[in-house]
Amino acid sequence: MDVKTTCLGVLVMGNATGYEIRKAFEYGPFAHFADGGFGSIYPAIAKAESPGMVTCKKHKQQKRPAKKIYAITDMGREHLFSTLKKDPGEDKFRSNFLFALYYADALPAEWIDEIITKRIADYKQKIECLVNINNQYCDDKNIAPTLIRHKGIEYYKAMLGIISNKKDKFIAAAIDNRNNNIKQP
Amino acid sequence: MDVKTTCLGVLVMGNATGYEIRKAFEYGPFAHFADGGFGSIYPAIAKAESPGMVTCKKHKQQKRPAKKIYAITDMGREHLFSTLKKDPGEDKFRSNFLFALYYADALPAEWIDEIITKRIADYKQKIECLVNINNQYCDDKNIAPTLIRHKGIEYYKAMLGIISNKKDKFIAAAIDNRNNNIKQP
DNA sequence: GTTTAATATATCGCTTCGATATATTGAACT
DNA sequence: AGTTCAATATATCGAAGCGATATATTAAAC
Repeated sequence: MDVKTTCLGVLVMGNATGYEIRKAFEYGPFAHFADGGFGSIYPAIAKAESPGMVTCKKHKQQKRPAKKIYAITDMGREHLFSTLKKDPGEDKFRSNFLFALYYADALPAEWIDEIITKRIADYKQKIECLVNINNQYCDDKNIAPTLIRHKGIEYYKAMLGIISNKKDKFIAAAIDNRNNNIKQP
Repeated sequence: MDVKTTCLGVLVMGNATGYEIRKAFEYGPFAHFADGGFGSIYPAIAKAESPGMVTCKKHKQQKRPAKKIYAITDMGREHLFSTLKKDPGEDKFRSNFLFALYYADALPAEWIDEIITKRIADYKQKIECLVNINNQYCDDKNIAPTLIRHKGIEYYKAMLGIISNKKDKFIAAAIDNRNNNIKQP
């Protein structure tokens, strides 16, 4: 999905500045299926303004550049929903962590130990975080955010179980190779 | 991870042409954590050749451009493994399917039904595929591919359970909105 | 008093993606 | 026998996007 469309997806939920759109991609439900940095958001939202998909109100501030609050228009909504009516295609998953594990037998055992230990802590924290959201905000009406929350919890739990289970084997493979001095770079 | 490094990751497993590197990103274990199209592989591998990270042997063919078989060098291995010793960062997950579901109440109920039904069939097929690989090739020595396989199976099973469970609610939300004629684009 | 984090906007160059072009072989179908 | 289709194989180009960086202020934390 291009950044222009994901920005419209944020704006359909309410008016926002470029900075606030960015935050939506970094935290909250959007972070689980979309992204975009400043370097893509600002040009994308500017490109959406000229054909009238969004409007921009400048909100003056003292000693600071004017805050630009963007609002979606009917044309913007139309663009968003017609794009969503196209084939979504496959999901994409990218992981430098799994990429590194693939070569565990050529990397130092300490490093493998470190990244797996860190990852386990990360997943535990993320699960806790997603479980807590439930107790505070979620209700049955907002089905999509609930689905995304469930998906996150299930995914992190699965990964946690698998890497906890295989941790010792990966470290053993790395140590084993160090003793043999074959693939070591 | 940049394409040059992921290409080196494929070549460390054995010599390959650009076309074969592409196939590794599309099918097999690499597809679960890395990617790259022709448009990025060819320039990346060419850029890796000049400093000597890979060597290229031209294999002449009749009535066809010469096949270029790339092989990794010690320098290439060093580059790969030193890159893998850096912080892998967070995993990335992108999904136009979840993006569309987020606006289910503004999309036609038939469309929501269609994409969920398709996705359920897709996940079932992918699970079957990953389970079958086990029976044919996998052994306990190749820990990383096994981990990736397990991760895939667990992930698809989790998603399958969640979307099967929520399917009716999503369609109901879409139908509900059509009756109210509010958000309909 | 100083440092750090958060708010806020924006640009620039390098990388990467998607679409497209070209050409041949072999299998499958009619 | 002829045709179509999928796979093999290489490669380019423009559009899009990413990461790093720059600037500036406020408020909280130490």
